Amino acid sequence: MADNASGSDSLLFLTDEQLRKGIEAMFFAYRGFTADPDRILEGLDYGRAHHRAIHFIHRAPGMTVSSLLGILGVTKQSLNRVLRTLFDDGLVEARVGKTDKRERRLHLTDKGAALERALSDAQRARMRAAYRTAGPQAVQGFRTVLEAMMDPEMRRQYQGLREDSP
Amino acid sequence: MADNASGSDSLLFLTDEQLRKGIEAMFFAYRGFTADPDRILEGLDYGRAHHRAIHFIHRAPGMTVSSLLGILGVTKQSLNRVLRTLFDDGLVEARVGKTDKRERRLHLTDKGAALERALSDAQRARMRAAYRTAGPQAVQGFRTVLEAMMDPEMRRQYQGLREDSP
DNA sequence: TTTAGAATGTCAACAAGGCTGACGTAGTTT
DNA sequence: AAACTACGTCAGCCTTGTTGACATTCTAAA
Repeated sequence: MADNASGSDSLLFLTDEQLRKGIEAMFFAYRGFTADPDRILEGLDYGRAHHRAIHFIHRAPGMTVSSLLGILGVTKQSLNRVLRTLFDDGLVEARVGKTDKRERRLHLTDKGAALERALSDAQRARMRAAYRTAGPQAVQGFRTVLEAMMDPEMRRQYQGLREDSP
Repeated sequence: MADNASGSDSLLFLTDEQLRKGIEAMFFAYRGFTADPDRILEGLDYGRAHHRAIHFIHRAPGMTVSSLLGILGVTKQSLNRVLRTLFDDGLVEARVGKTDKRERRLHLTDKGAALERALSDAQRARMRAAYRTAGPQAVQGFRTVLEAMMDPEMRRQYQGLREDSP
């Protein structure tokens, strides 16, 4: 209720023109969002798919293959191609589940953790700059809108990720 | 300066943890963002690349091939493959430039405009729902952060698009 | 007026990363 | 013992990106 420029109280922010601006903002911003990690990955034989796998394994160590599948929303064949190269290159290791031996619990090796750090440092640097420029209140709004834009299942993934019990 | 919950004035919003949340929010939200148009496109022989071309041609009718290339950030060979199918299917037409006859000015046909409408209706519906849920102030912040996240050139594209002079 | 350069199209070949379908092997559960 | 689950894998296909080379047409500059 504080910022009143351009009709905050009215419904003017729901016009097609405003929505289009939001749509294009998502498009252009996502490019920036992926640009820095992409630059690191290129030449290393890895792509965005590897980045995503590494990110979420780092995020929730001990995660099983099938929960990773659920988060990434791809087929097991597709994920497997990625995971295989990560195993072969010694970035990720799979430990047989303790209670259920069919499960593969995924962990980053030191080498994998190093790459993860390089990638997320780059990505966070941009994020941090954007956050700092925009300020805390804008960041709050940013997160709120993004969350509202997710599919319900994805929102659960987003909110509910926690370290998988080993 | 109004909203003070959870340390707006401090720098707590710049912690790695907060940044990671932002990063994952972008990831999951982008999935939702593209989900609805993707559903429409699937089965129609078209993909996201066609959607993007159609979107920007609609946005700035009379746009040349090279400015579209600049916006999309792909190679001409890649764009051409997409444009060719759009020409062949009668969704887009190219008119020879008036002053410079080398240029192809791109326009949607009625058929193309109809598909554009279907796609953007779907995408806007989700956007509108998210905006409405989040409220005008959040939307303001959303746009601010996204803009700060773009590469400078992309920010220019984002801000500077206008109807190309015929 | 030639000539260089720009805007566009196109052929070919390749790679990443999606997908489906089918099948195999452990290990768990009933 | 039988059925189900978690995972891996082979094969083949699609979209969409890439590079490199070359042709055409038009514009602009020397």
